[in-house]
Amino acid sequence: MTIQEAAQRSGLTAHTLRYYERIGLIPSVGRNVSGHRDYAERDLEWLRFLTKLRTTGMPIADMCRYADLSRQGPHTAPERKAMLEQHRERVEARIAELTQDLSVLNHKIDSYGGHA
Amino acid sequence: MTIQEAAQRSGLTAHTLRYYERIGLIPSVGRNVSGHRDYAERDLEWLRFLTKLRTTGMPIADMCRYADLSRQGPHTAPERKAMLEQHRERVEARIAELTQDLSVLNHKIDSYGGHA
DNA sequence: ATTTGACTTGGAGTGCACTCTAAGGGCGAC
DNA sequence: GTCGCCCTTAGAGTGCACTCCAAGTCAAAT
Repeated sequence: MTIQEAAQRSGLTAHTLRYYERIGLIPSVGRNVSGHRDYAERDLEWLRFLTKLRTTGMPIADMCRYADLSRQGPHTAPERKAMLEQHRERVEARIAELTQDLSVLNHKIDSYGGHA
Repeated sequence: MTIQEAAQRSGLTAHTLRYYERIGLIPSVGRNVSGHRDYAERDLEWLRFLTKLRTTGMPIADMCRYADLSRQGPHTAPERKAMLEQHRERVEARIAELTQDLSVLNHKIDSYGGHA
């Protein structure tokens, strides 16, 4: 599929897709005869996974590290798993923090009284 | 209290405190005879509230708007309350998103199998 | 045949939220 | 009294993650 289709289906922009490829986040996107990018289904899957990492706050540098490990082969699986486990902890901590802050916010809203 | 004490107790840096004051986020911090900032307890409370807004992802520009409304007096209470309610919705949405993403992350971690 | 439009690249620019620097002032300890 | 340290200001610099631009290529439509 074209970069525009991939952009639409991944929720990223074509600009961002090129940027991600340039910094090594996306391995080997194919090119068609004209030299244009031709995304495959598994590129889309990878992109969707990357997007999850991003929206949960993983820094680009860490994602690059993860992508690099993936390219190196199956023997890096333990390190990749460890990265994800560490990231999971951060996400859990973030959810806990937000949940706490939410209750503070609710108290503050309550303190404004019942009027509109 | 001095800017260093206020920094320590608020979790921000002295640099950031000066920056916040400069952009109008902190109203009227007192000065002592030497012209040094002298923070009061209520400055600390305000700072802690600001910090909650920041850590929950409110943009600085919105916080400035909120601070500006506060300075304008009690008649802006409804608008301030509305801002907080809107922000609450965003925080709730963010928690929901993170919770969903967390389960994706968990599936991915599981797919790495039980080995270390 | 030429126009249109999407694509390619490397590199420059943007927005946000700090973060630091330079130049100078004032106070307590020795 | 002078040294060292923390403070002041305006303004410049940083890091992150995009986001856009310029110059050029190519295929399809008119």
